[in-house]
Amino acid sequence: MDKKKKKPTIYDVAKHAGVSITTVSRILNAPNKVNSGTWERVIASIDALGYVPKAEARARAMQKNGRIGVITPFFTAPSFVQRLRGIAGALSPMNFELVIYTVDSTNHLQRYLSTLPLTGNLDGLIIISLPVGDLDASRLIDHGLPTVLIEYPHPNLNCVEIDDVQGGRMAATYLLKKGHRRIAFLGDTDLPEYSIHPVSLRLSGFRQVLKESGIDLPHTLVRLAPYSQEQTRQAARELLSLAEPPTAIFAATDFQALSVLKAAHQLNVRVPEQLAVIGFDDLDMAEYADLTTIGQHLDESGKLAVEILLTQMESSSPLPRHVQIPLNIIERKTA
Amino acid sequence: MDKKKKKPTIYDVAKHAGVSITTVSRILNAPNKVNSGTWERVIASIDALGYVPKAEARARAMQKNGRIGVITPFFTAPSFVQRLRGIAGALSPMNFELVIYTVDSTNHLQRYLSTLPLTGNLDGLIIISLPVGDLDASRLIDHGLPTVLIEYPHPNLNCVEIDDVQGGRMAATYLLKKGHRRIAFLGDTDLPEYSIHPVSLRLSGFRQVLKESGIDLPHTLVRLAPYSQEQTRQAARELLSLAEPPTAIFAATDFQALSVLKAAHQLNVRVPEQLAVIGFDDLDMAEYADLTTIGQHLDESGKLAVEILLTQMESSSPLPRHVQIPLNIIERKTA
DNA sequence: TGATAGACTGAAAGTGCTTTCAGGCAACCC
DNA sequence: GGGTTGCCTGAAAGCACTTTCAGTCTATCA
Repeated sequence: MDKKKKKPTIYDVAKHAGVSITTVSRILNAPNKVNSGTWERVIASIDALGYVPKAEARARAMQKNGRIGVITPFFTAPSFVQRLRGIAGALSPMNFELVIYTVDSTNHLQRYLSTLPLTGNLDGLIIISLPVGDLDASRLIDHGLPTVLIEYPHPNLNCVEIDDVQGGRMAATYLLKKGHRRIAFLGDTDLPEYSIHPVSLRLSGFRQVLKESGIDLPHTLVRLAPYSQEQTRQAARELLSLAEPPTAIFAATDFQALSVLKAAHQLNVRVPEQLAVIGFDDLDMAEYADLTTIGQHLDESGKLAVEILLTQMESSSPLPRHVQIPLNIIERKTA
Repeated sequence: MDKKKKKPTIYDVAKHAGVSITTVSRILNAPNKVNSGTWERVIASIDALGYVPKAEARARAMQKNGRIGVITPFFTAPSFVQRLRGIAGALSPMNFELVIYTVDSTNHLQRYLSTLPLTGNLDGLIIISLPVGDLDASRLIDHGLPTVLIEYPHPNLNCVEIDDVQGGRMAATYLLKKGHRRIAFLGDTDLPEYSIHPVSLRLSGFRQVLKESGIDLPHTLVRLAPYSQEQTRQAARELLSLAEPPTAIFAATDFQALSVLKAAHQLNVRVPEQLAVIGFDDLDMAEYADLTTIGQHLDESGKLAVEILLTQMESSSPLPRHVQIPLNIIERKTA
């Protein structure tokens, strides 16, 4: 099939056919300018070597088969993966290539946002759980790259939004209804601070409802721990070791709720009898752990993002769509 | 937003920002190598001029596309995701684009395998848990697309292999040592049958050891259920409802082990006292569930695949590397 | 027969970008 | 205070092609 190990270049073809690269180039671009004898000889060489002009391959990849990009925080957190799954599922039958860009620092994100719209030749972009600034937003718009954000909204871009405040309210209402009065909150701190953190919103909704019911949420019952199992567990242990430990904990994410469960288990605190635990996300794992949680339809939100994106790619209507995905409380056995 | 009618080039940007084209190029490709003051100035110029790097020129100068593809079964199964995570992690610092192709039927896979190597827009390919035939293998080789397989090996391609037989042996040995004599196996049936299924290998290793110890593994204690929670649970329930139920179950994957745990819980069977459960994979979730399991370093195997791929992309040595990843038994609380 | 238009062709000069290499500069180390 | 290290930076040399331009050759015409 081919004689050389390396991909042949136009030079190889030229040498093989005994002509100059000019001629080879012309055959590809202006075949009528070269006489048919030469043409045949060169074409034969092209076939023999399996030559594929690189630029063309690139161009073909760029415009023909659609490519849509996804920028996501490096997928440590299962919630990102579940959304990604929704995206992949929706994209797969559409014959789109899915290009993943993982981000582990704000810097990294900046770089993608400043170069991708220009260089990447993407047909569309989905950004999961990362805040984009005004400058980036207008760059995306100026360059006409259809974009959908998930979770962190921006006024000028399409968004799939989560009503975190409402989620916090739901959790509080639920726990209150179950008779809890001494309730703690456990969230994470990891994400960038220059933007409104979903966890803060969940906390504020949570706090609102408690306040409306005349219940205090003292500092001691609010913990923020980095998004790691061990540190979350430590925070949970601290809460449970208080002189007056809470009877319920609202964890800002299921990932953390699971760590709370673990800590409770270690300390022989029975769930839900002695401690109610409620999470947020409804990860796959939540079901295994019988975790009561606020579901946010992670897969669905990915799918929805794709739909919005596809719509915009076709019509390129200028006004951004903002869609709230509904939250629902999923009652299982931990609260 | 832009001043000239002509498309600006890297030279224009350089002049506008008062730096060399080298620096501009570096900003796009290796931003960490230029200090932030310069970075800001150049980015500002890029925005001011509306500069768009030409992808084609870029690919030309780089002699590569900077894209590596991953073909994976549609990621329902957490084990694929975890490997993918390893891949993404290893690729991210290397400045490669990660293109995901999800596959949900053999047909689909065939299509990718026959077109991907030809178009030449991929620099490398990783195939997760999918069997590739001889014809496809030689196409990949002929077209010089470096490829690494994970899990399903092929003699002529690089592979990251899992010693499933050994894994089965380990599980059996462990349970035997714990004193179990009536042991069941629960596996899944979903994957393509025209190739050796890892689950069968795990079963055969498992069976070997039992036989070596003179223990029978009757038909009734071997169940294969489709890879779904409900059906696995059903199978587990059946096992536990036998007149003489097993005292231990080896589940071919953690995903299924978790379902077994669930079923046991529903039937008020205490684990590990009345029933020992051991899984295979060591998913993230396994730790939460305190599941004893055979760990196969999923993240690591992804990372390893990338390393092998990168090595081959550089040296393009013709002889395929086959690497076994070590298995280890992770003793937790279910067995 | 000699002039000449026209058809082909290749050397070499771009093209827009990346990368190597070496120099400049500042901080650090006895 | 000289030597070492390490970070930034730009000049210049590629890269895989395309295009220009100056030929060479042949067929044609008076």
